[in-house]
Amino acid sequence: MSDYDPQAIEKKWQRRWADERAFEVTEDPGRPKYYCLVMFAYPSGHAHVGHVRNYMIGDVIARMKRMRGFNVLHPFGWDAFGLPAENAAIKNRSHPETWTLDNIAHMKGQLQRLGISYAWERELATCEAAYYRWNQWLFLRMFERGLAYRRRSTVNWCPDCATVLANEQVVDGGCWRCGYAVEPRDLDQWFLRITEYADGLLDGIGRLDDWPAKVLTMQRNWIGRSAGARVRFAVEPAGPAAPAGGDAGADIEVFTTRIDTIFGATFVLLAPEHPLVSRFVDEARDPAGLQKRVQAFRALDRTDRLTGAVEKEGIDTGRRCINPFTGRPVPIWIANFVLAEYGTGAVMAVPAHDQRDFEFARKYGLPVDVVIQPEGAGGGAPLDGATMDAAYAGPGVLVGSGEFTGRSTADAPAEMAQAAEDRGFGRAAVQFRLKDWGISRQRYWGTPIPIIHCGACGLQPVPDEDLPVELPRVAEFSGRGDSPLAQIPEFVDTTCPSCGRPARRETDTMDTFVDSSWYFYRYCDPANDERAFDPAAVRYWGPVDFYIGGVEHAILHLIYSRFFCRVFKDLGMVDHDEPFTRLLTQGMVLRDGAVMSKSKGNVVDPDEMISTFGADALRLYETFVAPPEKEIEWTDSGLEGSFRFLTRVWRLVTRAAPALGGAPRDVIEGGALDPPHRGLRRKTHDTVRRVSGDLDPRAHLNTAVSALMELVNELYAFCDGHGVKLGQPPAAGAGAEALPPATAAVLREAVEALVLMLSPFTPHLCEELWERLGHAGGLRAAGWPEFDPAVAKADEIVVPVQVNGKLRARLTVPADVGEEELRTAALAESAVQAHTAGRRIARVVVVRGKLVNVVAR
RNA sequence: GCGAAAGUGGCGGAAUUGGCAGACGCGCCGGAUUUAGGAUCCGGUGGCCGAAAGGCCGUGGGGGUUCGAGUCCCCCCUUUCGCACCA
Repeated sequence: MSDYDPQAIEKKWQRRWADERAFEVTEDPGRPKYYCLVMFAYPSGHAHVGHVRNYMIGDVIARMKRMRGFNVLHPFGWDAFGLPAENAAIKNRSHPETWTLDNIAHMKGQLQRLGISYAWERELATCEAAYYRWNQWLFLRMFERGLAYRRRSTVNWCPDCATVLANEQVVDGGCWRCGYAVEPRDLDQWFLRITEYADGLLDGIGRLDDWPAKVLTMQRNWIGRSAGARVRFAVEPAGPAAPAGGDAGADIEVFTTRIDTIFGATFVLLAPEHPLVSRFVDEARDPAGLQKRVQAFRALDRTDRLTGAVEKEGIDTGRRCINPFTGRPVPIWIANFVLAEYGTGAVMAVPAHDQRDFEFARKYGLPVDVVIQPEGAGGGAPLDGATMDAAYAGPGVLVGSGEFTGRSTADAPAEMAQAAEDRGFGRAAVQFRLKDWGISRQRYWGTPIPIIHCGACGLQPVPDEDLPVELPRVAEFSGRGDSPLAQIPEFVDTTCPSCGRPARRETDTMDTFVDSSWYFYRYCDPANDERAFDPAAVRYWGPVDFYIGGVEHAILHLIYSRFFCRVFKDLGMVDHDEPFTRLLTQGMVLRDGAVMSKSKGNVVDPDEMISTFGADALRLYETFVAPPEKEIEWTDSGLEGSFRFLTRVWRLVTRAAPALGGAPRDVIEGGALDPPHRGLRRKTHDTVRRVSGDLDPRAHLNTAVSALMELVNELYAFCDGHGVKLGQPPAAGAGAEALPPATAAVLREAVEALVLMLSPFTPHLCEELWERLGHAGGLRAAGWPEFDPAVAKADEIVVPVQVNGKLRARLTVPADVGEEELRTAALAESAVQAHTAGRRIARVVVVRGKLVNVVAR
């Protein structure tokens, strides 16, 4: 039986924190700041214990930092725009806003019952005009700078979601959200010029020391920088038989990372979508036949083409172009594996030194000219294009390469790119895999793009003073048609801000990743209605010191935010280079080996857990069960174990408390204590040392908790031996009112440290216990416990003694024992003598304070 | 296919610098208390041999460096993640 009643305690303290505005903060130049952030939530309806884990990690860090004297900003908000709200509205014949606000209200209640120390007064939701107007404002600044632009392009269209997706949102050829196969479509789209910052984003990765290496690698791959050269091949005129004659003015520009192999470029390959292809078709002897074959390439499944699932095939255009280095004509083919969207959509093919080109050449009987020979290839015969069975892509020496023959593959590229530039047909160039970010969405529930289309003046920005362009209230969602806003005349019809004539509003809305790319700045100054945020506020709070969220955002949100950070910096609104100093990607919570989801029916509802075991037990369990980065498998028995531990803590503190009052500290500070008392003090101080380091900087929440459990175990043993009865329900007036002063003082020190250090994990319980220990003002007034290294250090240690690396004895010796004494004591051990009998002692390794190893032969 | 990370009891995990492997928790076993159950407290719990003392083995597998390896090096296996025709 225990009288630990989490429901009552949690209610009491949650109310008190709210009444006292305990976690609200303002800028205070006199104190060091700490910005602790968890990724804001999509209001899907219900938080599950996976969300809870994310928020717990943040809360433990925030509460600990607060106790250590930091001015901690720990805000929360809602990523409230997006498709599910719209789909739900269509289904329920209601409005997305209704669904969204209801969900927010419910989830907020769930989070509040967990006692997370958020500065709720800074809460924001991206669907509020007060927020998204600054999306629009920023878009206009980017528009002015050419960073936001409109162009027709082939885009990723998800037929299921009926909208366009960014490249980052296409996973294995499918929609990142619904998995439906994505189709290409040609549409006029708005783009943000993230490629302008490609180099900066790449360079910045090198300075993100406190990010997981895995995320950095993913970002590096995504940006995909390739250094190489662009070279133009002049197209020969079509033959006299061709109807249109053709002209010699056309060039094919290729991008290559191996310009050093260009003397071996024996043909050129075009993507089926390359602009010259249609011209070659027109000028062909059999235009209809060629067209048909090209169409077959274009119709290939896009995913298969991108992932290499289709067999490499080509079409000979019958045309030729001049390799500018050799001066010789080479045939032009169209190949199904050449990508239109990368580089120039055309490549020079060097079959001797590129495996794909090699296979292609063998298949179609095209020449293979070796221009690189491996260096110092010992006994191996030189490569021969006629007989080789695979391309050689390694380093070596150039052969058959005119004036560059004899150069190494290390030196040649720079020289040859320079030569191309000098002769006017090429230049060194860098190519990125990263593409501009397409943000147009043909959906309703998002930020309207603040642009007006005028027949006379073209694209006109909405004047700043007319912001926000508010979403019109739509009565009913039918789900018909492409773009809901386009169907609302009151929204679409407007006048041109420049000439005043009738004009149309842009009806696309912004990708919701725009919303999430800067919300962490808005938290710094959430109520500002004159600007996105006051730069002074961000100068104080920014950058985010600790950011916690799922690894699934490694290349979406986390690259976009780094991009926006740079834009804001160029606008003079922030002065740091990177928005998130430290990143922790927390592991998912699984159940039955699978991610929790409504459709699988394996969701664990935090409210249910709270009502049985209390929020504190849930909080403790989720932080204790594994390191934060690892995924965990939910177990009910683990949660019960955490509850059991809290019950033990409750009993320990409430039953010991009456006996602890007024114990003078000096009894233990200078006084001579017997070994059990010294032992408990040592454990107390050592636990403070361990927990402090585990939490900050290591963020090893699980080992911090186990250290506290050890301390509790030790306290139970100590109480057992010193007349404090914890095991049994107290008889009337039981407890330990007559403890010796030293015992009371040592116990008090231990119990108080325990309550303080446990409080970031289980704040309600610890506030209550702290109060019952006679402290007013709450935990916030208390501060983080300090430890004395001299006390934390044992005065006696156990030193293992090995013989030939095997443990044979243990020595209990004073901690500061000398090397010579250790050696002598070890050799005197009977177990050591037994295992060295009849052998010569070759060496005795003594590591002071660690171990002795006797080497006997 | 390429790259990265990981592999430790029945389970989750610990071991901060190359120095007692298995902290802490779950589960299980035993004892106390109890009419009983539950709860609680105390103790035990890697495997094998042994009555015990003790011994041998043991961190995916194999080799190596070292007085000493979960930790460092090489090869292999498995799992997870990322990339996957990017010219």
